[in-house]
Amino acid sequence: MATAARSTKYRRQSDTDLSRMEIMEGAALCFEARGYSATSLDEVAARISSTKGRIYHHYASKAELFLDVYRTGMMMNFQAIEPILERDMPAIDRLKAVLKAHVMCVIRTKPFQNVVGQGVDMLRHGTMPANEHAELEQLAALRDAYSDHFCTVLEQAMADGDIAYANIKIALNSVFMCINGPIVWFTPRKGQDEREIEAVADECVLYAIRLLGYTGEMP
Amino acid sequence: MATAARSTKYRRQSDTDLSRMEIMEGAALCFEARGYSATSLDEVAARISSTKGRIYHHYASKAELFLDVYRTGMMMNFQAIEPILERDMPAIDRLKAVLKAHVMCVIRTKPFQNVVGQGVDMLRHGTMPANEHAELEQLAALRDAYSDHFCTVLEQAMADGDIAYANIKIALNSVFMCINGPIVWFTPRKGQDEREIEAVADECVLYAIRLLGYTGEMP
DNA sequence: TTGACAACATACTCGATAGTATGTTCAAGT
DNA sequence: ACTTGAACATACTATCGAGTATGTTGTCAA
Repeated sequence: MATAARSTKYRRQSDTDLSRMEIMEGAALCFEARGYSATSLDEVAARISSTKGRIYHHYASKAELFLDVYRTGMMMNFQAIEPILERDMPAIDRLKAVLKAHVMCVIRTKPFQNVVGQGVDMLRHGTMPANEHAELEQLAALRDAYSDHFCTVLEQAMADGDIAYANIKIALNSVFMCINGPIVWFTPRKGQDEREIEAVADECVLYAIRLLGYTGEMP
Repeated sequence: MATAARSTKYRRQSDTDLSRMEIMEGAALCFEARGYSATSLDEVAARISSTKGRIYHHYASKAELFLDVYRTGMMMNFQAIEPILERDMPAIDRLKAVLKAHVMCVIRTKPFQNVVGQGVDMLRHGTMPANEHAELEQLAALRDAYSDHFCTVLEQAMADGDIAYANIKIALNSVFMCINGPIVWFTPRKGQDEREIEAVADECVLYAIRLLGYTGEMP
């Protein structure tokens, strides 16, 4: 075998992760289209040309699958912005870069982000489909940590006098509504290349920082 | 009777409407909390201390109830903004007034607006729970007409040079995300009077028109 | 070669819920 | 007084889907 160097255990682990990822992608598409409770696991299975047995081999319940999609979506977001947060630059530039990275990420991973949105809603209304409190709190913490990243940058840029807002909670919520907008209204066109997607993202970022009172030019 | 002047038929009609409205309010609260497909009609009935029989006496199906809530929510929006659209004033002022009226309306009728949001999502994904195409197209037309109102004002204000946007579709979507934000993140506090709510709405409007490149002062 | 186990597929159970069929009450008209 | 029908409540059915139990296949290790 060409992959003789890798031990059996690791190859198996990799196979498992690949299978789970394929399941999650199918689930994300279904959840996005019909919502969590309206999607049956048979639909999810059919979408990946498989059966329910495969899903229950990897997940204990529908809720666990949902939570895994949620967590994966959040991780995608963290990976997109965290490298930027450590860069040494003026807060306003970091803000622009982080917003851009976020928008690009949500557009690229739209189905997952849609599930994240549903998950946040469920946390908000306390209607999460699961009993494990540990899981729920972990996910709530994830969301808060992500939000805090933006909060910090906002406050720095405010201190620098580059932006101005009245109530940071309302401002932050409005920014998130704005940059998460593509999750709801963006529809990928056929043959739409990276440039066009970047143009959409740039416009979203422009509106988001304008919203914060930024009047400077954009690169 | 004090209402002796009204004929029986009209009084009955009024009673019917009142009953349907009470059902819709319960349904809106349930749909908001758990989503359309996760809410059972027994829950809705329990919320208004009633039974499923009453709901099915007024509605042929769960989908019809949902659609009635959707339509009622849209009507509330129209009634909030249409008087303002006819006022004779600079487009930018009309824009401000319309945005403010919209935000106030969605805050006051939050559960209904949440259902409207779910309905729009369903229209978008083509997963509406109903067979009657006439109903669906009517609701889609309602949504488009409402959107067009804002579109017109935006273009006028743009022509006046008071605002500036690149792509009107993206700009309009961003504005809507912003002013519909309270539907998602606003949580009414105990003893929160009208003044405080207006303050929240004003801030949302401020961010929405800033987003459009407006740099003037707010009243 | 032969267990053994992972990775599924197939075939079932069972509870929840949309929808229906029927019973009850009460107000209005005659 | 009696009929009628609207406005419900109660009791039932039928379906759908989450979860389970079991069967099948291929792979690796000994």
